[in-house]
Amino acid sequence: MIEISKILLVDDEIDILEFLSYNLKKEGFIVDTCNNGKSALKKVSSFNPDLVILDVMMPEMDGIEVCEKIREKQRYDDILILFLTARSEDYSELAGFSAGADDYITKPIKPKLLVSRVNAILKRKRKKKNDGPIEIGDIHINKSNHKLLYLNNEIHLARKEFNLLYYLMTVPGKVFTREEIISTIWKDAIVGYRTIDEKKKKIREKIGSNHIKTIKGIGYKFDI
Amino acid sequence: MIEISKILLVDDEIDILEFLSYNLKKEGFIVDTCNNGKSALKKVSSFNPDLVILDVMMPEMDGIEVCEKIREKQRYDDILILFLTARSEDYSELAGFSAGADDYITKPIKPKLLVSRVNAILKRKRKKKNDGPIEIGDIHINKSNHKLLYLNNEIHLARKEFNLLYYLMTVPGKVFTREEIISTIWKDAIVGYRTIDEKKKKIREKIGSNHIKTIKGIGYKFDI
DNA sequence: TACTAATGTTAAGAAATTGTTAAGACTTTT
DNA sequence: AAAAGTCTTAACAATTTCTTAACATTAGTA
Repeated sequence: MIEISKILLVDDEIDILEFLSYNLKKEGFIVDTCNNGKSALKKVSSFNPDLVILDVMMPEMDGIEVCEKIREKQRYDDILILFLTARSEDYSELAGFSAGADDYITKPIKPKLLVSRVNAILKRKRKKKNDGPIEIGDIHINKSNHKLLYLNNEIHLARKEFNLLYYLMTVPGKVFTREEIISTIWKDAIVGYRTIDEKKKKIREKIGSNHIKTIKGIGYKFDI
Repeated sequence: MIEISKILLVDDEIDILEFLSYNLKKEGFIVDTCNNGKSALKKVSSFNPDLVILDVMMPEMDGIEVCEKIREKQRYDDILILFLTARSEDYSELAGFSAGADDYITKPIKPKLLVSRVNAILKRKRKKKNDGPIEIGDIHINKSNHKLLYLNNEIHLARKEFNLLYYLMTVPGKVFTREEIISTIWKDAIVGYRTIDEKKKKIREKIGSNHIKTIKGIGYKFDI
């Protein structure tokens, strides 16, 4: 299966847009462009890019701000963001990373370098995504397309439910303590233990209550 | 016995070092810092930390490289390494894990989260030291999936029962005094000695009364 | 045998843990 | 902007587990 990545270019200078666009399209990427922050945010939701290349310096809303706004939305968590900055030493780099950037390229931009960086970053994404599909008994779960098949029916799980079930299924039979679960599924937030219980209940509603077992005083485990 | 963990912080930005150091010391950790990779390697051998917190982005020798160098030495195998990265999606995470990292935290760093992650990771380390499944005669006991097999049947034990049996089985034949048992299984509570007897009874009900033997006046032991 | 200290057994109540539900905040879609 | 979906938690219910007191039994021993 071939995957073609979509790239959204954002820069206020038309010349640069065209230059980059040309070079990336030549490599087989699907490219869309826009020249300011506001329309970038719209295009992120309509075009649904894999990678957004953002110029840091733009009038009105600068790249950092656009980046932050994208990162605010959980559903864009797996969009990659690459900054174009004037110089590696300057402030942009730091600010960019703390705003959630994945990489940055300094101007002046060399086409070859750009393409290789873009390829590299997209490759990493695919690699990371490939937490392989797991099939156990009636249950087929696939992280790369976020699909769960139960008795050959496709079942919808919300994000946290999905992650929880997937996590438990990575080591069937192993009892995961609540702490383990929290620190894996809720990495970036601090939530109470009971949140797990509620998610688990939702999952049980959908795939029956036999598969996720409670080990009282310890945690939960997945069993066939 | 109290264990105080030693943490080595490595970051090129003094501000961050101080910020993290302050927050970790407040939690009772022993903290040492340095601001580049080379001195980090020296401090690892002199300070002998339990955990090294490494910034990925550093001039000269970056965090990944430091990590790799630490992992090269076998004698540092049980040092934990935690990375500070700009973003969970970015390259650092992958490279970090393949270099032998144990965990990573994304910037910007929230003190509470940092502390809870550090505690979690150190706890895991301590726990890891002594687990492993035990098989003696008819009895297979496995802490990681909290399963007891007796004559190939799965038997349910409540938490204290399970812990008690597991504890006795760690050294078959050894007579454990009531005091030893209490101070191991009932670490965090004060209970009377007779509580042990009741638990032991429950276990005997489940796996027969031949395996746990009473040594009058002294304690209990596990025998085949 | 009778006594004594230690252990066995039981059951009740306390404590802890998990199940369940629903409300409200937040996110995403329409 | 409204609607639909998701996440988190508080509150209460249900269940399991824990602990102990009380009484029974046993092993050791005088």
